[in-house]
Amino acid sequence: MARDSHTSVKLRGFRVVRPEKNGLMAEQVVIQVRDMIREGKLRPGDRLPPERDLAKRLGISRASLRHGLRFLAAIGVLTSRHGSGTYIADGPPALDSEPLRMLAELHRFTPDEMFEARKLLEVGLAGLAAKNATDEHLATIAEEVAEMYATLSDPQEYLVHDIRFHRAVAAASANQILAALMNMVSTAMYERRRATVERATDLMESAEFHRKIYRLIRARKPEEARAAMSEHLELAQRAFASEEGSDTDSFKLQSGARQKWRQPKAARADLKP
Amino acid sequence: MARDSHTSVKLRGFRVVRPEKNGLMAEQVVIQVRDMIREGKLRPGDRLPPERDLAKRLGISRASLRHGLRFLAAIGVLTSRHGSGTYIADGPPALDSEPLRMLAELHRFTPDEMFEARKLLEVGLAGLAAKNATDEHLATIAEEVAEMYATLSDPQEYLVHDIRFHRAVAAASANQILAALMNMVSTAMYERRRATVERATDLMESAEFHRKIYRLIRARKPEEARAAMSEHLELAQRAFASEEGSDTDSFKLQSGARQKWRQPKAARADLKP
DNA sequence: TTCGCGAAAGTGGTCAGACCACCTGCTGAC
DNA sequence: GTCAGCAGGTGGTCTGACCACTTTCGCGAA
Repeated sequence: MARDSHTSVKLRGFRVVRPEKNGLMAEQVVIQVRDMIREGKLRPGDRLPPERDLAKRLGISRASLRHGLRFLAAIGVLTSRHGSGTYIADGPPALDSEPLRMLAELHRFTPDEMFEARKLLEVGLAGLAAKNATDEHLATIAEEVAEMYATLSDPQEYLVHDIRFHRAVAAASANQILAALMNMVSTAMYERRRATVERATDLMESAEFHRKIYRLIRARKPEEARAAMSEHLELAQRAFASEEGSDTDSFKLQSGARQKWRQPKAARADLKP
Repeated sequence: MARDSHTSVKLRGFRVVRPEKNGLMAEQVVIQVRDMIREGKLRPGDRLPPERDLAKRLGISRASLRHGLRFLAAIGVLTSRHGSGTYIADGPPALDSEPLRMLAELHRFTPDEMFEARKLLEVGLAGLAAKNATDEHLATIAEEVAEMYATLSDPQEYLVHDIRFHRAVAAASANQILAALMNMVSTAMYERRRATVERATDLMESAEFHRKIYRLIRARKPEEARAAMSEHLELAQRAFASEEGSDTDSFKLQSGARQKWRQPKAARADLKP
């Protein structure tokens, strides 16, 4: 029993939905789960009771229960594993990038807007990282810089470490919210960058810039780190724009993102440490 | 027929899901809808075909179709109206704040982190607004400033215009992504602010600050607008912290947010222009 | 004719029970 | 002791029915 690191949650704690009309059934599920999270009864990594039990306990049909669970899964609070169970999401706080990606398609966001958003977030994060980074954070960042130099001849692999570098800086900022926001924006742009990095020619210059940013963070110079990050991203934006211009319609390039939705964790495994 | 501003989408365009195993059925729905959005066949405000028709057209059960639609509804791409139909979300681009709120509960984000995130976004937005605001945007911002002065004696009402002011500044920045991100963070904090504003004592000072920010934006002085916004938010943060400290456990205060999830549009109507 | 109201059709929400697909852990053969 | 195979548990899908709400339209009254 003690070997169970993922203890299943006791049914105790879920109450039957009021007989009165309380709105949509699915909403009740969301509220119950949210309250249990709020009260600390559910924690990251915990497994929920089986759907059949939970539905009976709440006094609703399994379909409605699943409706609620689906909502929670969609916003990233829990994940369902076929044949295994339903679990509260664990790992570092993260916002799914799918909503942003959808929004971008629906409202035709321009790459310039995306870069501007990223710049604002990353510049701020670099400044915070210079103030708050721990030795461990610095080590992680340095490691990614080294990996970038080591993969100069493999653009795809280089991009992976590029992204990990920025993710490490975000983590070092000690602000989980901003880190989650930055990752959301960054991930939403990943597919496009993946397509253009193939033709990039100045990876060495890029690596040098990352190294410079790292050194400024390590030296605890927030303002200079911010400036360097800003300069770096403006350079990247210009490079992206010139590459992007070569094919007028790059929609097709994004179709590879399909599989991402189903298994976001697995599909992005190559970005994980 | 021409009177139909919300034309229903023709069934043409949806193809039957491949008989081969293509992953989860619900995923197929998401892909189909996403592709149609990408190709411009579905636009904001459009109504989707009835679930029964769509399910038959895609060759899947209604239950599975609904799972897919729920996902899209959860991330804010669609809204279902009981008895009426399913519609593509319209209005300005917006990200649902529920995911962030959940994440905050799950990982125990501190109010300081939230304020820091908000500060970074808002300061940047103020700078952009000073560069890009149109006359119409400026008029909207000025209007909210006036409303703030007019509601100094009603904290709840004041807060509504406070939020609208910041929302207007975000809109004036001409960056929809950043505006959406800021709104997400801001909305996620709304409940808490709503509880503390009641005891606020310095609304006049707050209003003066907003007016100052407006004037700097109007005068096209990005750096000074940024500085003013920064100062304003630091002041607000300190005020919040001192108010918050008076009750050790403010969780209960947030329970009023429940209804918000079901009808986000309606529940937040008081924040709409 | 015009207005208002009620019935009917249309549409999303819920339910029930069954079966399928996948994962896990146990068991028994080697 | 190792490992293949089986059995149970769990999420995924299907079916068809009924409920609740919205919209529309035709009928009757003013």
